[in-house]
Amino acid sequence: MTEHTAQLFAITTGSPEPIYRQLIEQVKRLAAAGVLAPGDTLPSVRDVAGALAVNPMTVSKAYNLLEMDGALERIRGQGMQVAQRKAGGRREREALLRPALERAAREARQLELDDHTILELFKQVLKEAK
Amino acid sequence: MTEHTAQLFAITTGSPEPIYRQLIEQVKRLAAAGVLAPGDTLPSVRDVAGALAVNPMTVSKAYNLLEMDGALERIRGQGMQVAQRKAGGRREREALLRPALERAAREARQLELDDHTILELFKQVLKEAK
Amino acid sequence: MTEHTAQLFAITTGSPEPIYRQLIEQVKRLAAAGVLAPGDTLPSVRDVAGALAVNPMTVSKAYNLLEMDGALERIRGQGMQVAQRKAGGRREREALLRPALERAAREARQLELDDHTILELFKQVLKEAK
Amino acid sequence: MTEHTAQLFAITTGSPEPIYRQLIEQVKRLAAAGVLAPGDTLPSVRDVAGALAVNPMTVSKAYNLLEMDGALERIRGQGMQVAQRKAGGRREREALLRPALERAAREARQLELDDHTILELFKQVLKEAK
DNA sequence: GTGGTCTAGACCACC
DNA sequence: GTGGTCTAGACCACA
Repeated sequence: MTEHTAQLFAITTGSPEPIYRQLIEQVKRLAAAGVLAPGDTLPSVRDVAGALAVNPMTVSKAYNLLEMDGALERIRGQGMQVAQRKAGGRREREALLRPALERAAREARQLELDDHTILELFKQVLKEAK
Repeated sequence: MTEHTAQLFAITTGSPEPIYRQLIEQVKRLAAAGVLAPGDTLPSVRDVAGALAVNPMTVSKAYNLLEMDGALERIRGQGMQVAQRKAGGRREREALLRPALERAAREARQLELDDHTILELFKQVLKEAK
Repeated sequence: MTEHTAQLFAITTGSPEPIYRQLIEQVKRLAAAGVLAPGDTLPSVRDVAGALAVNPMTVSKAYNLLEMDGALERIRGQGMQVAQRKAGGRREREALLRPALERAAREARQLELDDHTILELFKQVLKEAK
Repeated sequence: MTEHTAQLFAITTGSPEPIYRQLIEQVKRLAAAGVLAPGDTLPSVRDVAGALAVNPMTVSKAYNLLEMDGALERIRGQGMQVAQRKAGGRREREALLRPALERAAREARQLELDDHTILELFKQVLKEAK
């Protein structure tokens, strides 16, 4: 499971974005994409913490916030499961992506780049991330 | 000058991104876009602080870091100027935009959206930001 | 720890060199000399501030700049560590010393002192500083 | 005279050391070395300011402080002259050099370099500055 | 516990 | 006029 965990989550310690938040958003995206299906059990706090070499409290905080958010459900004695109710349609996935696109668009505008250039650059970046 | 300042910079106090950092990135983008040309004098720390209703030290910190970065030059007793050396070609502007695009691409991949959907969504966001 | 801190850093409040800069250069030299080894945790901002009787922000500024410089690494919630990457060989230490020597050489030239006199004087000063 | 001035003084605008202080110390060293002999007339404030592209008030401040220090004398209607009383023996020149050497020695000690290494490096630097 | 940010206000140095 | 530094003290985010 530990090995699986290491593949599932990836964090950047140097980033200004806090670790717990990186975890939260990854779980949300993976759930929306269906990689984490409703009913799936998540790796334990201890496993994730060990695999990522972070403080267990950090992982716990992420799980707690995800539970409050309704994305996860705590099953007594069995850890956390992906909530049933989450369907994750295309609409929702697009909504999750929007903020990042909006930020990019805002910055592109301030840089006074034309739409063609922006889109070409994005296509290239997308290809690299394949 | 105050009016000019208010037009030049805009901050979001509620944002998690610190004010000084918002200022830094705006100056960089404006310089790269040519709105701030090499040799231009920036509004004084006090003017910006007054116009944005923030503490002068906050603005000073931004200017200071921009100087270290090489984007600005301090002219003793005369304020800050946009550095001469910055050409700000298309290459540089694209480089400044890349991180935001890469983030969007990474998130899109985790959401398992196909390229066509992603690009259409981006085009729409770009149009809204026009 | 406080006692350790007091030994580690020493500042001169009367000096024209700002406190935060005195701290920066001391950390750099101590790291280059190996007194501060890679991975060592530095005393906390509050401890240093308390021991030197300066404002925490002053110490924080020094640590912050050292982090940007790559000399220190911030471990979230655990303070600052001496960066791993710094080897600090003789080469680097000599490079850190060079500016001071160049300044002395430049001034000596303007004073039109001959090399022998300069070197003898330097030897004497070195002995006094032993 | 302007050309002569440009050769006589040299400033570094990027340096943290204020311009007026750079000028003061250069005059002192040049006077101690005999390059500026007692009775010599210094280039006018206007000439120096023009040649170095600095504010005339900055040059004026340097000259004023040098006059207060006794290094220069103001001759009505004729500008500043190097003071008569200054002899500038070897002792004095060494005293002027000492601070720079002491600083270098202090830094060298903190870098834990051995005397041989330090002296060899200094010899090399001296040769380069010839 | 850690560092980061910001404020309000003072004082200084430089030009 | 300009920016730089420092203080005292508050509040926040992270681990």
